[in-house]
Amino acid sequence: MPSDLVAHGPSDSDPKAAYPQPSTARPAPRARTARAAEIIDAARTLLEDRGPRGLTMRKLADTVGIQAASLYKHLPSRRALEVALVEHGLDEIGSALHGVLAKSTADPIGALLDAYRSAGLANPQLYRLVTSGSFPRGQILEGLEAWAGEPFFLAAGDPHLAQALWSFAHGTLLLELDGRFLDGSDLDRTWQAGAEAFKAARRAIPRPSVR
Amino acid sequence: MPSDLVAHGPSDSDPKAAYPQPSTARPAPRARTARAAEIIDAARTLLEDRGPRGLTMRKLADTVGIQAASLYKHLPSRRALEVALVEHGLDEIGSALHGVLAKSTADPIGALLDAYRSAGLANPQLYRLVTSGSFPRGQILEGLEAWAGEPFFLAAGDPHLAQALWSFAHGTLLLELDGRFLDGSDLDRTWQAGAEAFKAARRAIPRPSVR
DNA sequence: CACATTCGGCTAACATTGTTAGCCTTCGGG
DNA sequence: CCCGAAGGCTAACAATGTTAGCCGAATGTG
Repeated sequence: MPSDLVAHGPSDSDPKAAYPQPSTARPAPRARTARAAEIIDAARTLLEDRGPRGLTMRKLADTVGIQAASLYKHLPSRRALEVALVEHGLDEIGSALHGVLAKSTADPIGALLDAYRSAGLANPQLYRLVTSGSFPRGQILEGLEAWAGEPFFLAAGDPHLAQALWSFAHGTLLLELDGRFLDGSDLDRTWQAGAEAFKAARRAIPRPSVR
Repeated sequence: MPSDLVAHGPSDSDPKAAYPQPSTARPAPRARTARAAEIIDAARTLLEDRGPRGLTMRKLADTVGIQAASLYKHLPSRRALEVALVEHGLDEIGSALHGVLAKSTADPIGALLDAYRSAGLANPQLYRLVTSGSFPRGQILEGLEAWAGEPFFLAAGDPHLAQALWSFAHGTLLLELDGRFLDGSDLDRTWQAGAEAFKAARRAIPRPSVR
């Protein structure tokens, strides 16, 4: 979840500014030729099935029935391919998070964490790609990160708590995906322990006057 | 922070078991020839200075004044080199965490988070190497992970909260290292927001009777 | 002392990676 | 009808990890 996944208010310099940010708009997806879209799709399944090391230009070309060099008629570089995949991932995660917040009103933080976890577990490799390492922020569709991360702000009600909440979700998900914890039964409770902590912290925050 | 970084009690099946685990021992470092140690050292500075892509067998051989193929007289593979670096990293982080817990008694969670953050910021690439992706757990020195992660259990007082706390620290540190947040001033407050949440949760946990 | 063995260096090579250059066919629009 | 672009191909390059095989020097051991 790159950069300002956690969109926050007009900044600390103006704490009086409206809190529940006017909903960021999801930027329109990039225009692509049919062939390019097909390639990106193939790359995605290849990544998810064979892992990151299974996604090579030659193997990708193979599954598309083409020569590796010919890929460059559709995409400028492997990096660009990754950027496309990252945009896919951001779009899906953002949709999931926004969707769940739109419904559930009782326990937004719990619901948000669940949705985040599910999205990551559904596409582990893609999640890793989206959130691993520092990538060129300039290449990503303008506004996509902010839109995808907005739900954390909405659920937390405070920019700093929002970032902390996202950090917790990100860290826990990565550790779960990487199998760094012990057994499976603990994991639900680990998520829950964090959720409880953040819910309590949320309650301690002074309600933003919705003037 | 591989596997059971967060060591916890004898498991949930026996909640009555002694809580403050008998302090895990730091396993003795692996025996190495002087030359191997020198190479690993060079690899480490190379990694930290030039980044992960700057650490290649040939460049490493160059800085040591040797031919790439000759490296294999000292190390079986690049993977083994990485494992050695991971052990270094675990050792350092674990030392930092244990050290800080040994002193400060007033605010263990805050002190622990500070120490974790400092350790990571001091050696970003090494931290990423240690904690990124799933690696063969069997290769790591027996007990090293558990020892390095023990402080989280000690500070949190509950295995699930400990894992959640570690998750938060890990996620926040990664996002900070990768520059995924916005500006610098926010970061202290992000860490603090999380710290407060976990401290409150810690207080809510029933004191383990130290019988 | 002579001899064998191991240690630690070397060069050459291989397969695999991303990527570029250059050629050729096909097909739609002036 | 021709021209140019789209989109395929082969050949090649540099850099990656890694292996095979050679060789000199040190280090015991009979």
